[in-house]
Amino acid sequence: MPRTQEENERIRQVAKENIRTAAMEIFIERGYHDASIDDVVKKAGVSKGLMYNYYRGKEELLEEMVQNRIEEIIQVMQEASALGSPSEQLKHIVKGALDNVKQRPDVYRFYLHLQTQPKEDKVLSKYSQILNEAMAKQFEVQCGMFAGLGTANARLRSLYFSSTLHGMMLMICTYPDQYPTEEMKEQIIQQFCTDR
Amino acid sequence: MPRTQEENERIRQVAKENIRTAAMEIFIERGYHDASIDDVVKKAGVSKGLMYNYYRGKEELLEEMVQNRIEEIIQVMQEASALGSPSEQLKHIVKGALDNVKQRPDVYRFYLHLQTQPKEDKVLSKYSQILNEAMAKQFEVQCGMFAGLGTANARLRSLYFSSTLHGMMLMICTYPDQYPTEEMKEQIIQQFCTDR
Amino acid sequence: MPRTQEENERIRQVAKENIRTAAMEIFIERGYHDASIDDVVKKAGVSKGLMYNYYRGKEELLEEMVQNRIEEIIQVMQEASALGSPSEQLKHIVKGALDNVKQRPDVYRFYLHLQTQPKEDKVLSKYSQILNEAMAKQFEVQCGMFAGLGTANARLRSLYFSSTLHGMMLMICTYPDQYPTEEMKEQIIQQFCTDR
Amino acid sequence: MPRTQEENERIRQVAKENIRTAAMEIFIERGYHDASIDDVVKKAGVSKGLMYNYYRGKEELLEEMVQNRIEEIIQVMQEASALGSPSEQLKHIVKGALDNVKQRPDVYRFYLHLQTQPKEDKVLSKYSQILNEAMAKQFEVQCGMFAGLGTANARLRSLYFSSTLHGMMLMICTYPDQYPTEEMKEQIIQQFCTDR
DNA sequence: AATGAATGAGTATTCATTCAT
DNA sequence: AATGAATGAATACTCATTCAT
Repeated sequence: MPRTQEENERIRQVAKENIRTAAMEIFIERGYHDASIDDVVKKAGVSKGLMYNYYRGKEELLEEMVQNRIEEIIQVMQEASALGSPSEQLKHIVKGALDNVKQRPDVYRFYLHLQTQPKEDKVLSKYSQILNEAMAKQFEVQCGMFAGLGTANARLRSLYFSSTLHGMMLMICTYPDQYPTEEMKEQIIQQFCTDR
Repeated sequence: MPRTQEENERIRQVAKENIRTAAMEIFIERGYHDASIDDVVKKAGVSKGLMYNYYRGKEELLEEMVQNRIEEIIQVMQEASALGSPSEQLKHIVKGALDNVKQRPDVYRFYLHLQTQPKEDKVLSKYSQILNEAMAKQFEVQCGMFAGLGTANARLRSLYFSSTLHGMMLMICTYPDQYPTEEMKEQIIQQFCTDR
Repeated sequence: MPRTQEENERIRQVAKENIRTAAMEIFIERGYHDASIDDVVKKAGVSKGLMYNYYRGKEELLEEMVQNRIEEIIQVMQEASALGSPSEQLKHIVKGALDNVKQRPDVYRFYLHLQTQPKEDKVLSKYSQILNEAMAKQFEVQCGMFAGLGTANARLRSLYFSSTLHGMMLMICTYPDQYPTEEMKEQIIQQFCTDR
Repeated sequence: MPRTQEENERIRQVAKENIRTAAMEIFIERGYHDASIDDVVKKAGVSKGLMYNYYRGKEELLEEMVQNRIEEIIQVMQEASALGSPSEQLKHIVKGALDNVKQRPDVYRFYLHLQTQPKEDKVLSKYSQILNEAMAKQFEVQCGMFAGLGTANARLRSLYFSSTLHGMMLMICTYPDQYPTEEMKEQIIQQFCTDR
C-alpha cells in the first residue's frame, strides 16, 4: 500500500531540508568551488542519487542559499519598516546587520565572498548579481527612512550610512574576536540614527 | 662572448615579470580557481615548462600578487607618514585607498575576494591571513595618526574610520559606476581628517 | 463480492499492455539506451514500482517488443502461405514488408538498429540474434515458394530476392519521403513474383 | 633543449593515430554508447589526459570515424569514375561495396547501426545524417553512370540497383559466414552492369 | 633556458533497480 | 496491487604538474 500524499510530502520536505542544511555548512566551510557533492551528501547522510532527486545540481543548492539570504535581508527591512520612527527603523537595521554578522561571521563571509566573485565567473557571478540587486532594492527603502528623518540629502546620507555599516560588517567577519562590535554599534547609531 | 651571467639574470627577470603580469591579469579576470595555467602561459607567451622553472606552481603566483599588494599598502602608509600633519596623513590614506579602488575596482575586488576566502580553504586562507596581518600592522600606524590628531579614544576612532573607509571601498567595487566616490571622499575626510 | 480472481487478472493484463505500449513508443523515439525508465512510466502513467512488478527490468520490455515483431513477421508469412499461387504469396510478402516500412519507418528503423547492434553488446546482441533467427526461419518458407514457382536455383533466387527486398526496406526508412516505394514495389514484383 | 617543431608534429600524429585506431576498435566492438573512454585509452596505452589533448571528447572520435568512412566511399566512387565504360564503373562499385563489407562485416555493421540511430538521439543522429548526405551525393554520380549505360529511366534504375546492393551489404553483415557473396555479386552485375 | 607531450587524481551527474510502506 | 523515496555504480571530462628532449 503506498504512502499517503501528505506522508510523502513530509518525507520530501525533511530530506530536502536536511540536504540544504548540509550543503550550507559545507559551502560555508569550504567555499562553493571547493565543496564536493560527495562531502555534502556524506554530511547529510544520504545518497548522491537522492540529492539529485531534489536538486538539479550543485548550482541549485547555491541558489537556495542565496534565496534564503535575500529573504533574511528582506525580513530585517520589513521588521524595520514596521517600527514607529525613522530613527528606530535605522537602529533596527544596524542591530539586525551587526548582530547577524557577529553571530555567524562565517556566513556573512560566505556571502561577501560570493558578492566579490570575479565578474567573468560563469556560475557564481549570476548569484553575486542577484544579491547585489536585492541589496540595491533595500537601499531604496533605507533612503526613505533618511528622508523621514529630515536629512537634507537623504540619498547621500543613506549611502554614507551604508558604507559605514557594510564596512563594519566586513571588519567583524574579518576579525570576529577582536572587533568591538558593541562600541561601534553605539557610534554608528549615534551618528546616523538620531533625529537632530 | 661571456657576460652571460648578468645577461642571463636579466633575461630571467624579464621572463618572470612577464609571467607574473599575465597571471595577475588572468587571476583578476577569472579568479584564482577558474584561472588555468594554460591561460596564463598562453597570455605570457611562454611554455608551461618555463613557467614551472620560475614558479613552484600556481600558488606561488598568487603569493607574488599578495606580496605586491602588501607593498602597495605599505607604500601608501609610508607616503602618508612622510607628510607633515596627522590630518594630511589621514587624507592621504583616504585618497590612496579610494582612488586605487576607483581606478581598478576589479583588482580590489580580487583581493577582497581573497580575504573572504573560507577559513578552511587549504590553499587560499593562508594568503587571506597574510593580507589581514599586513593590514593589521598598518592599522597600528593609523592609530598613531589619530593619537596625533588629539583624538580622545584614538584606537576606537581609528577603527571607526577604517570601518567607514573599507565600507566605501567595498561599495565602490560593487557599484563602480554608480557610487559617488568624490562626494563620499569629502564626507569621510570632513568627519575624520580634520583637527577640531 | 469475489470474482476478484478474473477481475485482477484483467487489470493486470491492461496495466501490462499499457506499459508495454508506452515503452515501445519511447524506445522507438529515443532508442533503447537513451530511453529512461522514468520516461516510460511517466508516459504509461504508472509508478516505477508497478513497472517492476510486471517486468523484470528494461530488458524484458525490449524482449516483448522483439516477440511482437517476430509475431508480425510470422503473421505476414502465414497470410502469404494461405494464398493460392506462389506468385501471389511472394507478392504478399513484398507488399507486407514495404507497406509496413512505409507506414512506420521509425519502427522498422528501430528493429534494424537493434539487428545491427555490435556483437559484443552484453544486452542487446541477444535480441538481434533472436530476430535474425526468426528471419532465417521465414527465409526457409520463402525458399519453398520460389521452388513452387519453378525457379531453377530456388535458394539463390530467394536470397537475391530477400537482398533486394531488405535493401528497399532500408532505403525507405532512410529516405522515407523521397523513396518511390510504389515504383520499386512494381519492379521487384515484376522481377521476382511472376511465373514465366 | 626543446624538440623541433617537426619532431613534435610527428609525435602528435603518431599519438593521434594511435588513439583513433584504438577508439575505432572499441567503438566497433562495443558500440558508441557502450564504449567508455577508459576502455579506449587503455587500449591505446595512453592517459585520459592525452586523449583529451588531441580530441575534444568522445564525440570527436566518432566524427573522425565518420569522416574516414565518407572518404572511403568517395574514393571508391572516384576509382569507379576513372574507369572507361559505365558498365566497368558500376562493376567497380559493386565489388568495392561487397568486398569491403565481406572483409570487415563488423565495420559496415557499425556504420549501418549509426545510420539507423533514432532521429531524436542528441549526439548520433547528426552523424547518421552526415553519412546519409554523403551517400546521397554519391548516388547522383551513380545515376550518371546508368544514364551513360543508355538506361531509359536512369534514376529509377539507379535506385533499384542501390536497393539491391545495400540489401546485399546488409545481409552479408548479418550472416557473414553464410551469405554467398560471390554468387550474389555475379547476379547483381549481370542484372545491372551490362550494356544490352 | 625552454618546450610541450604526457599524466592521473578529482568530480559532477545519470539512471536502472530496490524496498519500506 | 501500487507507490515513489532511496540507492550507488558507472563515466566523461578538467587541469595542475612532471619530465624527456
